[in-house]
This record gives sequence, C-alpha cells and structure tokens, in this order.
Amino acid sequence: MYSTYMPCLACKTLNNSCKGGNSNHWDIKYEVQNQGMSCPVLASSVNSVKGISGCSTKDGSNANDLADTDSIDWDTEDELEIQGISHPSSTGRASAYEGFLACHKKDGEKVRKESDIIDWDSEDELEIKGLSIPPCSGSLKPGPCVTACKGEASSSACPYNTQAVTQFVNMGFHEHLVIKAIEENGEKDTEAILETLLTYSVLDKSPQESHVGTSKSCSSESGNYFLDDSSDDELSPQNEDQTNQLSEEREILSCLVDMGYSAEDVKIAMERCGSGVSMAELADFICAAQLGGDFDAQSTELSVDNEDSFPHQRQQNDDLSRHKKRKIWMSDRTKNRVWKKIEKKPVNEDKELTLPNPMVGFGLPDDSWAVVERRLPETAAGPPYFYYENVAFTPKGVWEKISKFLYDIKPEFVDSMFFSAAARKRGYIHNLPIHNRFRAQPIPPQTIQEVLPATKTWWPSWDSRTKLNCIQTAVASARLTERIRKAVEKCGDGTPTRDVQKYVMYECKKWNLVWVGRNKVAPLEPDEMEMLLGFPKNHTRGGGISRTDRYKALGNTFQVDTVAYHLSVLKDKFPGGINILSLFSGIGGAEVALHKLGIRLKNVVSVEISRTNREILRSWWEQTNQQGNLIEIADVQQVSTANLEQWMSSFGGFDLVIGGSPCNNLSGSNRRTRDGLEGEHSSLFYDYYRILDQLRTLMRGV
DNA sequence: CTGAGCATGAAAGCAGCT
DNA sequence: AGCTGCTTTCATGCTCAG
Repeated sequence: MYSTYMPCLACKTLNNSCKGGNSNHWDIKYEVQNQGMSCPVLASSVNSVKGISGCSTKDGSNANDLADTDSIDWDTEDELEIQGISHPSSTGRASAYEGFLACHKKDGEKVRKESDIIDWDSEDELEIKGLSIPPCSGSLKPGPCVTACKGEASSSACPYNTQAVTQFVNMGFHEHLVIKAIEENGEKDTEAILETLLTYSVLDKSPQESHVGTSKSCSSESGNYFLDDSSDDELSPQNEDQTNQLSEEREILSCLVDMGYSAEDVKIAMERCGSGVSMAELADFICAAQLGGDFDAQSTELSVDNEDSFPHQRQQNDDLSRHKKRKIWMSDRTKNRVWKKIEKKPVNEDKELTLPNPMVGFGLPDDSWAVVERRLPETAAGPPYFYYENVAFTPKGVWEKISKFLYDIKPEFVDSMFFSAAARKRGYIHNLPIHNRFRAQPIPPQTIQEVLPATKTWWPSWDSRTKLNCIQTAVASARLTERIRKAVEKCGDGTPTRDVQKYVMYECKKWNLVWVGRNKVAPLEPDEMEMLLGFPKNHTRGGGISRTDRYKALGNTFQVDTVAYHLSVLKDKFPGGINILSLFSGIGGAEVALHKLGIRLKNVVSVEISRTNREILRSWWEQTNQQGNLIEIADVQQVSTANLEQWMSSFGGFDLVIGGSPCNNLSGSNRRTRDGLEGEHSSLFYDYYRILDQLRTLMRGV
C-alpha cells in the first residue's frame, strides 16, 4: 500500500516538495499516530513528515477521518500521475503533477519530454536564452501593470513567449504595443523591441486606443484617484473625455511610480509638461530635471519639524530609483554595461525598507530602544499632519510604493507586542514629530497571564507563551479545539509527548488559543480582544452586532495603545482640541486613541464603509459624551474636493488625516487574492493618497 | 436566502547550518 | 552565499443548517 511517491493530501505535492510548515501535517500526523497506524513515513522525524495522508489505518479506514478529508484511491489516479499523466481538470491533480516534475527535474531527458505539455518558458529558461528580466518595483514578481495584464499576457490568444511580453509590460508598456513590437522585431531581439517601444511612446502612435480604452490595465480596479464623485452620473461625451484623460494620467502615474519615480516628481512633471504628454516624455523630463537638480531642490531639504538628521534612512530609494530608470531608458551603448552592474548589486540596496528586528519603530517608551533621528523630506511638510497604517508583512515592493506616494517618508515598523499582550506588526507612515512621545494611561497589562488571569490555573508549563500573536478576523473552529483536547488527554496526566506538544503549540500560536480548562484551549472572546487592542470593554458589543462581525471588526482595527503613543505628540500642539479626517475608521481606533490621550475631538469626519462599524463608532461617541461634531461618511471614493472645501469652510481645515487602508490583498493570511496594492480592496490606498493630497493642496491655498 | 462554521496555503523573513 | 527548516500572517470561499 505504501508508495515512495505518495502525495501529501495537505499540500498536494509529492514527498520531496512538501515543506514542514503545513498545519495539516500536524493534524494528519497526530491523528495517524492516535489511530495506531503503521506508516513508515511517520517513523521519521517531524520535519520529514511527508505524504502521510496516503497511509491507511490498520483497519483500512482513511487516516484523515478526524480531519474530514476525502479518501483517495491511490491505486488509480495518483499512480497515473506519478507516471506523468496529467489531469488538467483538477487543480490538485495538476499540482501533484508539477510536484512529480519537480522531483524529476534533475533528469534532463525526462523533463524535456514533458515540455510538450508544460510551458517551460520560466525565468530560468529565459536567462539561459540570454534574456535578462528587469526588476519591477524591486521584485521579480509582476508589478501592478502585469497583475492587471497578466491574464491577457498568458492567454492563449497571445502567440508569443509570455515572459518576454511580461518583461516589457512590467516596464510600463502596454501589452498590445509590446506584441506589436515583437511582431516587428522578433522575440529574441530585446534591444530592438525596447527601441521600438520607446519610439511608439514618443510618437504616441496609438494614443487613446491603447491606454484609455483599456485604462484598467495599470490602475486599480477601484480607480477614481483623481476623480470627483460627480463621476457617478452618466457621463456626457465631454465628461467622458475628461474622465479618460484623468484615467490615463493616473495610469501613467502608477506606472512611473512602479518604475521607481516618486509620485511627487511625476506630478511635478505632469504639471509642467501639461496634458497629453507621453510616458516616455515625462520620464525624460524627470531624468533631465533630476540631473539638473530641479527636483532635489524641492524634495530633499529640511524637515517639517526641523527634527534632526535621519542618517540610516536617507538616500533610500533615490539610488535604486535612478538605477531602475536608467535601466529602462538607457541608450543602447551603455545599457548592457549598466544593466549588468545593476543586476550584480545586492538586493538589499534599499535595505532601509527591510523590516527591523525587533520591530521597535523609532523608539519605545521605556527607553530600552533609543529614539532614532529622522529627517523628513520637505514635500512631506504639513499641514495637515497625516498618519497612515497597514500590515508590515506585505508582498515585496508594496511599502516602497506606498512610501513613494506618501512623499518619500520611510515607514515606522512597530510590533504592538511592546505596547500590549498581543503582537501586531504594522508599518506607519506619518509626518508627526517623534520626540517627546508618551504612553496613554492606563498602561494595559503586558502579558497573557495578566490580561487573562483565569488562564493561569490551566496553563501548562510547556506552553511558554507570554504574548499572543496577531489578532485576526477569523478564529479557530470548535473541531480544532476538540482535537487539541483529545490530543492532550491521550497522554494521560503526565506531560504530553514532544510531538503532541509541538502540534498543540503550533495550533495555539496560529489561532491565538488560550487555556480555559483542564486540557482545554479556546479562542479569545471578543471582549478579551477589545482589551488586548486597547478598546473599552464591550466596545463592539450590542446593537444587534453578531459575534462574527465583532471578530471581523476587531481583527481589522488599530492597536490603540501603539497608535496613541505615536499621536501623543499632538497633545501639546493642539491644547484646544483637534479636527480630524479619519479614513477607513473601522471601529474608531484613532478616535479612541486620541480620547485616551485626553485630546479633545472638535470635529471628526469619519469615513467607513461598514454600517456596523459606523454604528459602533457612533455609539462610542455618544457614550463618551463627546462635545464635538461627528460626521460619518460611507465611502472614501465619494469624498471629493468639494466635500473637503465644504468641511474646511465649516471648521477651518483638518489638523490630522489618519487611517489604514484595507490590507486584504496584502495580508499573509489571504490565500486567494493576495494581489498586492492593486488588489480589489487594497487599491483603496490610492483614495487615501488622493484625498490627502487634495487636502494638502487646499490647505496650502488657505 | 442568510449567516455561522469550517477548511483552505503561500509568501516572506529569519536563524542556523554548510 | 545558498540551502533548509521554522515561524507568522488586519482572509477567502465553500457548505450547510435554520
């Protein structure tokens, strides 16, 4: 019954490609052991648990009964797969087939034979062919343009090598122009293709038909960055033209930022060159301006707060950006030399954006980590102050891009484990001063056992956790906690075996489980999450809000004490109170943080799409007897310049713009649509930028 | 039809090792 | 420098009961 090539049901790959980090392995391994199976694979160490699910129990039942996994007849389909027969109708089968090929990659002859079935135009192969693949946004992963275009690029309709097309689409050229250029020059002459594409761009050979007609290609799906909400109405031809032009402009902006230019530089270039200018001309203009020092004079001078220098975070993207630009626009003669040089450069060239370890931001309150110095670009100067938040662990290049849009300010990466009993690793981009911060009072308990004293009784000595992991929107199932209870109980009164401990600890850390009874773990209750996140107890309770909605809302919010520490510098600056524009407010993390600091909320414009969340904030506002005005708006995309002007005329402008845009497409927890900043939800970042930038322009005018 | 419950990896960074 | 294993992660979409 046992086969050397037994596929792992959990990751759907064959033995050699199966990694140990898959939770299902733990489930399966443990259950297999408990059912007294004799599986030879299990005899090896935990790290070599591979392909277990193919094992049958002694009584012939499937090993995964407890996991409710379907059984598989290994003698039929899977054996066929092992022999290299594909099952295109099934993803899982296809994966197993890929796994098989991976296992045999060393066998060149055999792999060649499979080339009829599989597209072997991988990056490796392109390199072998001598085609270099330029980085896009510091990553080999397709950038936003490609994300949007890749479906087309890889479709069967495209007769050319998809990587070659992708390569140029990555540079910002439109796909159909790329295909046209390939048609003219052949696939292999990349130099000639590039030149042709540059010529197209300069001559603007196919202007509206390519860009406007398919304007979604490089922009976010939600779009609207530069549009007023008046666009809701049916478009007149004139409006349509305007919309197309704006759409094209933001497409160009996004692509040029992908290439490494700062959003600010691109905007200046657009202003100076006027409308209807091609991307190539804009790029040339920026390069020329930079060589002449035009932009430098505007963008890299003194800080808004006259805070001191920030030596280890200066000179950050500038070099990389310029290299990328040169890489794309270099003349023939120097291109190859420079490209080779750039490719040899270490990847950590922009190491300023690598995540710090420990993640202490610009300094911690207890002086254990000295406050660093930073120097903000002049373009980042307020008013208003602004504060942007998102998950620290994003797909590559995302924070670099966010930073470029937000005036080249480097993110402050902080783990909330230094402020509470739960971790929460987040990046914050803000133009706030960073000296003389203080903590909001009272300081919450800092360990799990202090926050949840009842768990002490049941907490086993072999569970060494004192801090919880990140609070997320999903919680463990009852089935899982039951499996854990059974696993521990099997070991009797003594200490569980090392393997059981490892399994239990893996699940406990993954799902933030705590000990609530003898051998019994449970997910956190919503009110416990509220405490851990710095909210008042029952902040999300009542008003017909379901438990699931509470978990979802809490999983998406700020850690109040962390944010309050950063915002504390505002207290002296605004003794009379503060006007804030709160974007993506959620359940009001920013408002609660300011309130906790004792900063009076004069006027709060809160933009939040979820009605439930708006009700939670409204309820908190009323319960805390706020004396100011709360204006609630549903959709950030509907916030227009006219709205901003209206609010400014009502109460004179905003002191702080604060918010964290959706992380759905950035989070590591997202298995299906981790599409990066251009994802369906996360692209709303551009609305944060749009609104902030419009407001800054208006307030400068004032 | 709605919503709660549940199962579903992969990407990225880090540490340790060779 | 490159490999391997370990750890962490503001989620999504399917199923099924009410």
